[in-house]
Amino acid sequence: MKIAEVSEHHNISSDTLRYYERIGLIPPVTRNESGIRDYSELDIRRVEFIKCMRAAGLPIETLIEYMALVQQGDDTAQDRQTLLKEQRSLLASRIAEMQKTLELLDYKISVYEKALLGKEKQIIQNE
Amino acid sequence: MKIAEVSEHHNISSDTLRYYERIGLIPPVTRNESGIRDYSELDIRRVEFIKCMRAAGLPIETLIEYMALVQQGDDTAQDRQTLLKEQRSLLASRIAEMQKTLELLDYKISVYEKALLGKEKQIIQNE
DNA sequence: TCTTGACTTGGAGTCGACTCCAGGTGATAC
DNA sequence: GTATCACCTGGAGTCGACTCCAAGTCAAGA
Repeated sequence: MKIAEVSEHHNISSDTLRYYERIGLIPPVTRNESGIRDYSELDIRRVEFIKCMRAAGLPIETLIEYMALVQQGDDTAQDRQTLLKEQRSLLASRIAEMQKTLELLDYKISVYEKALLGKEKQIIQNE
Repeated sequence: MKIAEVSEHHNISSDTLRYYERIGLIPPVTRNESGIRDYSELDIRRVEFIKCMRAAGLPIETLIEYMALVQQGDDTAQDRQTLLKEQRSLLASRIAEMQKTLELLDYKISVYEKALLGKEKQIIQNE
């Protein structure tokens, strides 16, 4: 799969895909004879994983570290698990915080709802 | 309340507080005779609100817009509610996305758990 | 054969959100 | 009275994460 297809399919710009590769977030993608990237199934799975993690706000630096451990082989399994656990816990707190904000928004929206209804009533009475 | 207290109390740097004011995110804070900021209860509530929204990832531009509507008075209630509803829905999707990532992390962590247990078992057997 | 179009590279530019800095003022402590 | 300290301002710098660009290569179609 060429870069344009991956880009379109997974909604990540080609620039970003190349960028991820050059900063070492994704290991070098397979190339065809003329040097053009040809993403393998594995390459694509990596891209999807990164995309998912980035969408959740995990920093690129951390992901580079994780991917590097993966490349280093089985001995790093413990380290990788530790890293994921840390990130899991950070993510859980972010979600909790956002959940609170969501509730506050809901509350504010409901307050406006009441205010707007009150206003409407007033208008009707004035007619 | 002086800026340093607000900063410490609410865990926002003085620089950020001044920054929020100069970009018009927070209306000008009350000053004492010598021109030093003296945050009122209302000022502080605004700061807390902004902090909460920012932590959930609402963009500053949007918050400026919202705060401007608030300053414009009651006529903007409908617009404000609309804006909040939009942001609420965006936030809800972000949370959902992050929730999925959390689940993926949990899954990965559990996979490592099994792998690590297997490894340990092997080591014990080899002893 | 020549053009088109998708790809390549390295490097520079952009954007959002701060964060830092230099130079200045004013109240308080010694 | 002068040193200290927290504050002030405008402007510049930083950081993370892209995003854009110029210049070049190559395969395929007219």
